[in-house]
Amino acid sequence: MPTDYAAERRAAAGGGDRDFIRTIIDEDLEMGRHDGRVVTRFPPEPNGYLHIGHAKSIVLNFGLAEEYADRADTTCRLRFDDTNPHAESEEYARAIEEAVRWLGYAPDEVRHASDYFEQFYEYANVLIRKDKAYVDSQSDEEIRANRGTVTEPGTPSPYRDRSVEENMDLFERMKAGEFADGEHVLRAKIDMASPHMIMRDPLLFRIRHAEHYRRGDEWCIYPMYDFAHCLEDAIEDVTHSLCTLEFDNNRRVYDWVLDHCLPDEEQPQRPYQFEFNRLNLGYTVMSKRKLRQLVEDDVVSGWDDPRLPTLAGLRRRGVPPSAIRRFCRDVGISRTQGRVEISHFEHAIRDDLNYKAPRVMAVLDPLEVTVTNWPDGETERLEMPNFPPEERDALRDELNDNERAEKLLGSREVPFSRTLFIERDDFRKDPPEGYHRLAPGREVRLRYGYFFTCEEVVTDDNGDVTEIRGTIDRDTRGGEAPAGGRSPRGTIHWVSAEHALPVEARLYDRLFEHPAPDAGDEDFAEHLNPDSLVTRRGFVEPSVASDPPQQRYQFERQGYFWQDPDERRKARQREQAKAAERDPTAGFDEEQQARFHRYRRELELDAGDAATLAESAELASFFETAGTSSGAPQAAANWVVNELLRELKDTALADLPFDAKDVGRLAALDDRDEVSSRAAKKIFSEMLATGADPDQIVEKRNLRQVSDAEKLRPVAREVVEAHPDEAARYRDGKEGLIGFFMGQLMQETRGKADPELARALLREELAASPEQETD
RNA sequence: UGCUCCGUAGCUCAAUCGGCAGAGCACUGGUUUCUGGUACCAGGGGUUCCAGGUUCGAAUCCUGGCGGAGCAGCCA
Repeated sequence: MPTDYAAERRAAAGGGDRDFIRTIIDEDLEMGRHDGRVVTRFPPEPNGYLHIGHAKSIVLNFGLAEEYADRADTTCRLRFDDTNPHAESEEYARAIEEAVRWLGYAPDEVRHASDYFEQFYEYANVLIRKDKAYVDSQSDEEIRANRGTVTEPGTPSPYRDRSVEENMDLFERMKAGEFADGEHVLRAKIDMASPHMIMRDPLLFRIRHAEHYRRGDEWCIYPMYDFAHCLEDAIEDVTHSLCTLEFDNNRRVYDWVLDHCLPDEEQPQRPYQFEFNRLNLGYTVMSKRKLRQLVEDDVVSGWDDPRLPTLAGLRRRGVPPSAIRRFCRDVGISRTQGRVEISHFEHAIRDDLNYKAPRVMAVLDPLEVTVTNWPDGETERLEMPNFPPEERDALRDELNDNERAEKLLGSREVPFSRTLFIERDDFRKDPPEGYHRLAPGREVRLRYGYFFTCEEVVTDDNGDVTEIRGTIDRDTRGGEAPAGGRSPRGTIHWVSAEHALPVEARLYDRLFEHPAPDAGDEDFAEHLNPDSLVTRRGFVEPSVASDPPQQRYQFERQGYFWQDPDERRKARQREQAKAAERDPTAGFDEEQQARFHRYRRELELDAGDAATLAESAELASFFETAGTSSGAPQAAANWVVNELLRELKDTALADLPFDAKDVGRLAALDDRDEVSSRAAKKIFSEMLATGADPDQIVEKRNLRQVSDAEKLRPVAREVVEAHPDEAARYRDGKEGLIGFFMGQLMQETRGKADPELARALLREELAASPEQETD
């Protein structure tokens, strides 16, 4: 066993047009190491938001699994490194997984380090039995003081020579919760005089009486990174454990722990750690702390501010995931740390959008133009291609006969009329040398419109231009040069004043003026770019009104734009707030008020639901009977409000073929998950038709929910195999198709399947490659 | 100052056993173009951090120095 295997492999991995990690993997495959497997993982701690730097790691790890799939048995997992109960949360975990999927990667599996706590405990006992670990009872100050400094060795703990038996006993009692936080820790017994600070008896376990977001209060001892991470990799059969350069020193502990925890027969298959350079982008900051400061100081609007390098921010800015993937592959990996110019990233984004975003005309700083030889009130619709010819050709290859192609390759109609807006900057009273746009007496091409000549300039008292007047040449319709062949040098964009849609355009620029805002110490905020967000009010051609909200555009000659999804979210929230402001109990008498407040207080019902139920005495008593008989008033309320009420539009409560107790029984079935919600709706409609008892319907129709993975898996597989085209598109990233498969599966099981389980099984079946399925 | 890692074009990286220092991006110029965009072509740009050594020959190996980064959390 070489003392530093990874360093030796690195040194040997010279040459080729590939980076050092790919070179090492190539060689491992050639040598038949790891049985031809390449297993990687992306291991974030769910304690914050992901940024472009994480994207580099994601693209590397998941990219390797994709790249080597034809030569090796590849796996890449998403693993949450959730070993510290402080600061970790389900919310972060969800956001991280969503970001990974948004980036275009479907993890082969999602795992949690917190599921391995039992195994970490066992491995710790292995170390204790080998006298390679001990319980230290020094205070944290003492431990720090005795660790020594970079120049002086540390001094061994007085507890270092406790017997194996005493250590076993103490450690077990640590786990049992007999001690307070900080009273004891478990440490590896390595070398207090090691020149590597990290090897001076690193801590393995600490006591933390804290609520873990997944394990609750099951555990009160938690493993440290250096102990847990390598074991997580080993448990998951990771072959190449990739991390950033700052973990270089930690590799010594990584190897030490695995050397001493794993039995001899597992040693040949054990994972090794390799470090690569993290991404540093110019003109921005990347550390969690600095990003948080920007958010908390309201310098930006939130974690998803489009100027931030967070994945959430880039997503909101409209950056396609493909551009991020391309960029991450472009910068590559090495072991030399440096700073990537932001222009590199910006280029990758423009390059991607160039052939994805249809062209559209928008004027962001409007100047009025009157076409004096165009009749007032006349509107002409001019046809314009959505893409210039070169991009159309590129698109044709990209899209083939895809339905989107029609729209993207096609054209649209844009209205032309007597009054137009052009960009204020596209006109100069006194044009400088080399300026070939509009000026007094000059002719320009109105893109895809007509040639226009400026004949008159209207100014206000300050001498500012308020209007341009002039004429168009009817022979240049569509912007085509007439037979004579004259062609103006300038082409400018325009919109018809009467038809254009008003827009607020936000022009985002880099957040900082300094190429390395975080290079100095604390005052990175001093380098903020005051013009990082400029808002303009202008007009866009009306064709965009019918587009889907996620459509990206290139505003001709200006840049790329899309609808800010946050605006749509805010609009929804405003609607909801308005609805909430309306007092649902307006006009209620005392009796109704009393019922309303009782439902709110005792049953914690939603205000709207409570008001609906409380309003009518008849409905209220029906609901209360149903609620009491079901033992699940919440569920009963949902049924009465959402389903029953619809029926009551044309049937009186008294005319229903069933009574409140039946509804209560149905709510109970639903609430206890004995039937799926889909099946429950079926039962309800049968109750409406026949008045039959819900429990009898369940028995007769055999509607009990199927929550057995063994029974559901074959159905899931069948559904996937029966639709290979959809499955292929799903694997290509069209994850929305999961809904299609759910529909198919529900039809197969007549709505009986436990939806959560079914979805999980479908994802697994879909993730399996077609080759594996035929095996 | 101890240990670890890293210094090649403005930036990111190549350079096969030690054998003519290259590519992409950026920049400049040209061509095409109904976007001053895109695309295509060409060009400029190098003390391979420095000094010594080994060698016929060093970016590569050795020694010393300089510079940058990381490590002394019961964070990851």
